[in-house]
Amino acid sequence: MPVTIQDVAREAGVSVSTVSRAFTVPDLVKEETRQHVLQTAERLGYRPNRAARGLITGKTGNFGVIVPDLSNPFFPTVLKGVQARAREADYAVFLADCDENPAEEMALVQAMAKQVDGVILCSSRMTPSQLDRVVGTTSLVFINRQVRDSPAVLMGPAGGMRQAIDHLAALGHRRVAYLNGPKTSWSNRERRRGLRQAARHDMEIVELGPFAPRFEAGPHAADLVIAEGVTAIIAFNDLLALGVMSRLADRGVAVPEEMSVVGFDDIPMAGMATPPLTTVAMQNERAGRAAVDLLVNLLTVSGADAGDLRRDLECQLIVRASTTVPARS
Amino acid sequence: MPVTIQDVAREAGVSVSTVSRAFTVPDLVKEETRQHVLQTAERLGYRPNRAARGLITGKTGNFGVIVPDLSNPFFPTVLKGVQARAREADYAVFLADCDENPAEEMALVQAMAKQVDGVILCSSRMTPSQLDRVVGTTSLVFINRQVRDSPAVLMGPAGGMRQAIDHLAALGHRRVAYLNGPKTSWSNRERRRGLRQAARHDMEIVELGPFAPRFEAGPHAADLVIAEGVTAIIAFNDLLALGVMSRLADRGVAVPEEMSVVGFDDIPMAGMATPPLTTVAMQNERAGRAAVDLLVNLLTVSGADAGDLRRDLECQLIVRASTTVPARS
DNA sequence: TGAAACTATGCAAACGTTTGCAGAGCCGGT
DNA sequence: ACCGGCTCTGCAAACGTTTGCATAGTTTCA
Repeated sequence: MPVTIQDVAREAGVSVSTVSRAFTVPDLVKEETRQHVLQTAERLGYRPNRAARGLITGKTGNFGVIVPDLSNPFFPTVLKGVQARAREADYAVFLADCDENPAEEMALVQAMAKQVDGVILCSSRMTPSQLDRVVGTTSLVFINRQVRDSPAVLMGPAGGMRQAIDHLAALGHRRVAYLNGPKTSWSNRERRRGLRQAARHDMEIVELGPFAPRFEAGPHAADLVIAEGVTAIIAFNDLLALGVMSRLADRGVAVPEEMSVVGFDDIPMAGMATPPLTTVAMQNERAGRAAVDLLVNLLTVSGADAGDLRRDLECQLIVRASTTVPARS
Repeated sequence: MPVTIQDVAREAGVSVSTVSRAFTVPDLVKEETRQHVLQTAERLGYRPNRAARGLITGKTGNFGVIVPDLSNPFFPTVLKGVQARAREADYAVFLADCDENPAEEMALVQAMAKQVDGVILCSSRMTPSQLDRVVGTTSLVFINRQVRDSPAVLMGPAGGMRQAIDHLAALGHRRVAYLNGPKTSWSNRERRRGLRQAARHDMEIVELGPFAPRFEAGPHAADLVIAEGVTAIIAFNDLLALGVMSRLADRGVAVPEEMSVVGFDDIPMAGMATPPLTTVAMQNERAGRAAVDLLVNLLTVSGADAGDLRRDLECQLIVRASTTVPARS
């Protein structure tokens, strides 16, 4: 039923080699025959079998993406970038969601390894020892995780954190809470690092947490924050920030009048919240695309091209309505 | 470098056939040798090459999922279900996002066809004629779209719509607006159908739209609604509902006191909005799983098992804080 | 004791490609 | 007239599996 290269060859009156070459190395076959072959192929609806091709070339034309949790709105956006760029580069993408489970993530990489030319690990939750076991099984590119000299695209939050701090300082805040994310998270470590770098003598930072990076953790965080007597909050991510705002509303603390709130990620709902959330936007989609670029680069240039193994993407503070000058005490 | 079945055979001192059988038809090989083979395979880190296997069996062990837009939070949740169930059934999933573009969607199906055993089309945007061209190229399962007698899992909104109407009626609303989604959308047609079925003599329905199923379309819709003088709104989906609420807030119309709002989908941010949105919850994740079940069923049982080609999932009204009794006029 | 029936294994062909090698035809230079 | 080189094409081997057929060994039963 499926039409193979043989069918095309027979129909076109040439050998299979010629058909194959007409597709893969066009300049090796006479223009005239080539056109003929292409037309017959088109007419028969021929599509090369990538599996068979992969068998001999050793390349599959696929790669994998593993994300910790599809229901975290951060990931679909980077996935979208990965997906788009992959299609442009004529790759197909395998998707897997490891449910925030490092062991599962490792298993997935191993399962994928044979079917793909490389894997993009998005905010990988694996431990270093788990990573050691998978590095080398296939080409890996990381997003938002730095592991030795593996290629990675990083959305370093330091710049965004500085902008957030400066923004709050300019508004007049002098005592600000930072709500930590998961303590094993690379992102949280980087955000804290950014926080320390941005430290100012005229502002006191109160660290709270760690909290799960989810809406549900917000209320607990909010209660702790209120007790601290700060005038502004920087949350590890938007989900947490939104959870906090929800609880603040319940407790009658007006945002932004009595409490300014800043998030991280600029997930779609950040702009839809009431009040719309001031947040640090990551270039997720571009990160996805960049990861693909890194990967294809890694696969095509053979040698140790120590060049651009790493891509750093700036982030950007987006000021919306959840921040303003602190209330007079 | 990669370890093949040959390596295992040599190392274990048996033929490749035996190794192959030890994995695929365990009862054809003596338990003792089988254990031996399995251990050597494990020791060498052997993983069967699915492409090679697929070449001969005609099955790839993969399937594809195509969604219209990953940044619509509705889809990642069903994707999550697909993904999880697929892994349980030992399938790998290809993901593609067609950017709401029907032509692109068709091209994607065709491109995938050779690499997968079947494709799940989520809220397909294809025209009937486009569908005709792809039906038959590979096994298809639809989610939220009914096309002839193709297998499909449908989240029929009729029940949810009735619940929504009854809920609003019970609160005392007598004039309610329905905000249409895209008019080519199966979901919108079904929701309207549910609306008519749920019609009551004591309630007047005002239809508006169509609107894009996005937050950005909300403000426009909200302005129209206000002019209509209704006391409650049922929106095509949550995104639209949230956009409406945002605008209502801007225009000083209090939700729910002056205007009740009901959405559809129960996307994550519905529960996080202020006020939390009353909405009709779909069983997205279950829908994803069901689609996979349908597909594997379709692939394993050969004959025309006219049995369960269709799966209907009930939906459920979730009452939150965006609906209440109408203000006294 | 011998045939029949199993059981466990190996051999080799097949799946749909790509690609090294070789041959055929042609052109230009001597 | 011959040779070297170039251009185009075909043959056949390979990729890593699965599987029909054959074979050798073992058991069962009359």
